[in-house]
Amino acid sequence: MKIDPSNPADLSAQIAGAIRDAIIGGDLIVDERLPSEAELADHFDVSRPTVREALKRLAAQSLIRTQRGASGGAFVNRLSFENAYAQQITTSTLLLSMNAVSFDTACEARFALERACSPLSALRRTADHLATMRAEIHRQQQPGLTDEAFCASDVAFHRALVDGAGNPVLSYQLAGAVEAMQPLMNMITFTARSREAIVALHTELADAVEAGDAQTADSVLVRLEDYTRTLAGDVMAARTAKANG
Amino acid sequence: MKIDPSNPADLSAQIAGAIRDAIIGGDLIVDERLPSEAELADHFDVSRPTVREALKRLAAQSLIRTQRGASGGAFVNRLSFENAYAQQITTSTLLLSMNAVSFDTACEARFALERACSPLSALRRTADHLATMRAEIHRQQQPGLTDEAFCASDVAFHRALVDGAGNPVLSYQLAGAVEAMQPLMNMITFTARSREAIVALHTELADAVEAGDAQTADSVLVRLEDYTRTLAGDVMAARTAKANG
DNA sequence: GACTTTTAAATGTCAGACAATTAAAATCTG
DNA sequence: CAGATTTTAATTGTCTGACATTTAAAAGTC
Repeated sequence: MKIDPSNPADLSAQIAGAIRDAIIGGDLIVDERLPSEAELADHFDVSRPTVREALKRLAAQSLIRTQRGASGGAFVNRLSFENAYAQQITTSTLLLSMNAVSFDTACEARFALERACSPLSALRRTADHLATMRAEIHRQQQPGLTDEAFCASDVAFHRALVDGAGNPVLSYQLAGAVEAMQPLMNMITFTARSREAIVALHTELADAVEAGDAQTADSVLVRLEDYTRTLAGDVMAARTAKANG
Repeated sequence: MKIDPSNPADLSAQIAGAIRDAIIGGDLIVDERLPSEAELADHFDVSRPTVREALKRLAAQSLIRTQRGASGGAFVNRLSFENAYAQQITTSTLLLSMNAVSFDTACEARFALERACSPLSALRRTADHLATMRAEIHRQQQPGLTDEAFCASDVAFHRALVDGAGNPVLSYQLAGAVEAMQPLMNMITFTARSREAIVALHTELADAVEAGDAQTADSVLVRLEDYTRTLAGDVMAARTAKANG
């Protein structure tokens, strides 16, 4: 674990990189304790604040955790799926909000990924997943629901569908795509009529998944994607008309 | 932008969280300059080292960048797809290496996601994507190639297939899944015979994509997944036999 | 032997200082 | 006055030393 002392720029970044490489490379294993800040400072020949900045960088990526007190220190973190979800969602959300990704592009990606899960979900979903889907459909039919709440329920519904595939790696990948879409979806105003149409498609989808009918589930997702894009298109057209008129 | 002074634990984490929320919430826009470290220290009523630790946390997530000198400071970063790729790959790799994800689970996820891309790639791939795929197939046929180099070429081939879909959001999501598989794939020893089989499937896949034949491409991916899992299964069986014998 | 107290190690935070960098302002020069 | 040069000031990067806080282990006590 070494740094380049000739490059005096960004010492803390170099140190963080060195430790990160050691973790990824397996030289530091899960739950292993790193040397104390003072020892690291000595090893890298820098001051303790510099070491601390490096450690905070790693902590921000959930690579390490710290404990105070005697026999405390920095420990290599087991990156849990839960942590990874959170990071993935943050990154995906920022990526979409900062890069002028078109609604169509994001929508296409989301449904393409979801269609990758649905056949597996039709095979493996548990009663729990199905119950969640039904419960969310029920919620979506409540009259007083705000657009935001409707969207949130939509996310929960699709999340249950994805989790039904029983593959944590898929769930992890999809969490970002589905959740990151929510801010974009929130721009859409859902009329009573469009909510009805979406609920009908959701019901059809849940029925197909319950029956283990992967092909029907897939076709419903295609229709849902089409409908979502139509809705978004209408919103954009209305805005343009407003701006010009 | 406020923190809870009554909670004396993890001041730098609280400050980082407050700034992060401001960025995600749109209160700080891309390329906007944050207050100087001294001003932030004053605002949050903490010392400059504490502020610096908070800023390094944000820098680790590529949320900000810093510039030295007059009119320097910390600026909100535009999260580029390139940055996001890198983070996604790091996270996915660690997730797989630290969580005892079975080869089958990872493999299933990878091919499910890839199959989500291939129909789009068959429609939209450019000549460049196709050329990359052909070039990698050619490389995979070279006799002296190490297993690692063969795997790397495999990743490049599939990366070109995914990029061919022309959807940066999909590429971003898939980069993690495909690249994170590489350490697992590197456990497999490729015989001349198995390489031949894989190259044949890759060729078939490239042909299908060139012809715009999404259905064939999909069926090839299914066969490739089956074959990959068979190869991995053989490796596992051989190891078990060795351990018991 | 069980409980309490002390101790030491470690992280968390602070204050003040200096170095390095950089853009802008001030100055010089033709 | 225009352009080049020097100075200046602002800002991040780093260091030193100190103290506060937390916590587990060691020492002491009944």
